Amino acid sequence: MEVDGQRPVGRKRVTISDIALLAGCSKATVSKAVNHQPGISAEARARILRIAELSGWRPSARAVALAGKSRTVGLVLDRSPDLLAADPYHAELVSGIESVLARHGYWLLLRIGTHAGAEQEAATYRELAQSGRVDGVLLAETSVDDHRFSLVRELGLPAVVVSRPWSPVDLPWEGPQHPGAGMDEAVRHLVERGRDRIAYVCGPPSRSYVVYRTRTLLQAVADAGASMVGIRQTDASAEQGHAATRALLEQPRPPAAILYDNDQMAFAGCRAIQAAGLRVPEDVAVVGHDDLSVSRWFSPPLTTVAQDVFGLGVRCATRLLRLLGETVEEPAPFADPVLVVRDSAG
Amino acid sequence: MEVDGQRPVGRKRVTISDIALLAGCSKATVSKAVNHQPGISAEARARILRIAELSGWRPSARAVALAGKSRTVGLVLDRSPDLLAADPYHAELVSGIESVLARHGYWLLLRIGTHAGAEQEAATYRELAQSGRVDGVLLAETSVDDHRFSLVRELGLPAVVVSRPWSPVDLPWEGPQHPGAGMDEAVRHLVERGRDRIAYVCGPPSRSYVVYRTRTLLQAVADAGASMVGIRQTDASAEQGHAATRALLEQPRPPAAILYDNDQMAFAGCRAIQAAGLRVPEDVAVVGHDDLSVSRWFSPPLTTVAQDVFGLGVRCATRLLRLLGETVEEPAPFADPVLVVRDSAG
DNA sequence: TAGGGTATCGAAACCGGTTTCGCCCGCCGA
DNA sequence: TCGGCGGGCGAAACCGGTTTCGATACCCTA
Repeated sequence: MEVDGQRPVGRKRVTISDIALLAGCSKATVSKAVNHQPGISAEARARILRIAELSGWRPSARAVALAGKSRTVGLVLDRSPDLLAADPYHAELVSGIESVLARHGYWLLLRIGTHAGAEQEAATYRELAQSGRVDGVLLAETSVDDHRFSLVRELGLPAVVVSRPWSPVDLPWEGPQHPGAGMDEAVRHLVERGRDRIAYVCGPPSRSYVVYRTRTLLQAVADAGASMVGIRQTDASAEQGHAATRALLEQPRPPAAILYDNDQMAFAGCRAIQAAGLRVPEDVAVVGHDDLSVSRWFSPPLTTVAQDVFGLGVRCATRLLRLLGETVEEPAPFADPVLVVRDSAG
Repeated sequence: MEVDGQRPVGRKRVTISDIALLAGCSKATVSKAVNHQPGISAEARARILRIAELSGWRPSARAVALAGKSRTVGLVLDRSPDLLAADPYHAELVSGIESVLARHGYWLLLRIGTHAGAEQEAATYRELAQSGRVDGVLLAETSVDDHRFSLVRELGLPAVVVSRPWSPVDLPWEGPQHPGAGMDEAVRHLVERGRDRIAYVCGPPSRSYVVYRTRTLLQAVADAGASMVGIRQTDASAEQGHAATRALLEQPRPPAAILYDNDQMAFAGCRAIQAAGLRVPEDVAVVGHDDLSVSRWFSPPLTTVAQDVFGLGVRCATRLLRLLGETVEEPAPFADPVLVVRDSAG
């Protein structure tokens, strides 16, 4: 059956009307057929689907969006490009999200924030919602009392929070029950090896995860009978991790072990320790966080807290699609962060 | 002026008709006003814009898309999630692209490929084009004789190739004139330090960049009077970089210097070298590629070839927007890849 | 004063689907 | 035989913009 033929230059695109014409029925019937809706006979459905297939017709996502849902979800990452590049967290998260979206015919609309402040960020979400570009959004990297929580409610924008927010919020979230898990395990690991003076180089204190980890860490140190000799706040960059480490080493009571909020700060910390004439792990033990793929190749191979970020993305996307009315199979159960023991912590 | 008020639950969204009603004009006039088109008096324009502003109206992206352009561009990355996470290349590329798109009211539709073969990838592009989700696409990570080149032409999909394709193709591209640049510089650096037995651990030989670099490398080695003692092909993963390095060291004529196609393979290679009882750089010099942000913190700090990937994204996005009829300011001039000298190569 | 040109504006068609609602017809039971 | 019921289908409204094209009004010149 030659339906379309050579598609000469300037040929207009095939529309639902063409299919209706070919099938000898109405647009409404074609619509019902391709959307698997009731109110149409099995024979008609089969015939229409075959014709649609043969003619290579695909519904215009634009028209579908105007009449109904856009099948698009948004993700706004408001980090500076170099932090984004340094930290594979978001790449993995996006991969996990995408693996679910792709399976259900959804698409991801991504915005790398200009990092121009909360006003600008809010404007981005407004634009996303009010222009109807997306059906819902994922809120990543939340901070304590995140202004986006009230914003998405005001906008009526379906949203799922990535990782547990610090204070209870009227939005669904996905992530480990205990976002600080792995920190206590790390502390026990260190104390068992005689490291009783512990320091922590953390990320921005406004971040929910920093608060969770700090709380878990302090509790674990107290439980183990060790003592905290320093907590340094950074912007999560390697540079500030390096500086924080130097400061810790110059203290009157320097740490015997340092935990970092991500692996790249741990790398930089190791350099600072070595530059001070000390050895890792003999003089100072080092524990990272995230388990970058390069961490096992570092010298010494990095002991670090690993979490399943890909799986986190999968769960968040699943939750959002369900919120949007899709039926999505239950994803694999979720693992709490866990300590990966290598050489850098003895 | 109270236009919208408290926006009670269930309030329908503000549309162009509401604005027309408020302004006492027609939808057509409102449209002309907000799109800065001629055929409307300055007073009317100002009044309409003020009313639109006050009522918080934003044109529906869905309706705009149906009637015209979607102001969305697509990027399909067909890599496995762990490679994506390990390699910050794409995060930086996307950041660069986004920085341009955001400034011009465009959005990025991202698909992380399922890595399910060329058929599947082609289907993704077809869907993107035929459903009208995007106005154009960026083609990253091209291979020699990439099947997407003919595909986008067949689909009539505006496209820009990221980095120079290997063979001339009837599509615009952006990137350094000499994609292999930096490799010759690295070779000279090594030979000047007496390393005359050189090996190369490269990525998949189908990739354009691998072909460019290989050619440049071979030429540079010949010019410098050194000799190639091995070229090992990998999938660009650290694991295969590690294995390739071991194989090189076990050769009858082991290399005095190894160049890697990315930094994570260089890291893994260093571990393999040390595991063989050799030192970096005393026994074997190592040169990476890409200059990951962690590379300067590695032990020893990695000598590597750096390129401006963010700038590459900027240029490609600019080129695409221009192709789509936007007027975009000329981006900063483009730098060829350059060698960053640290400690790992003597 | 008549005629021609120009600037401003609006009615209506259009983009390509979805959805509502009513019609028609065949089948069934009374 | 007749009335009721329900499945299958289509006409038309609708989503919210853009664009075309004709109407009107105004100004200037001959």
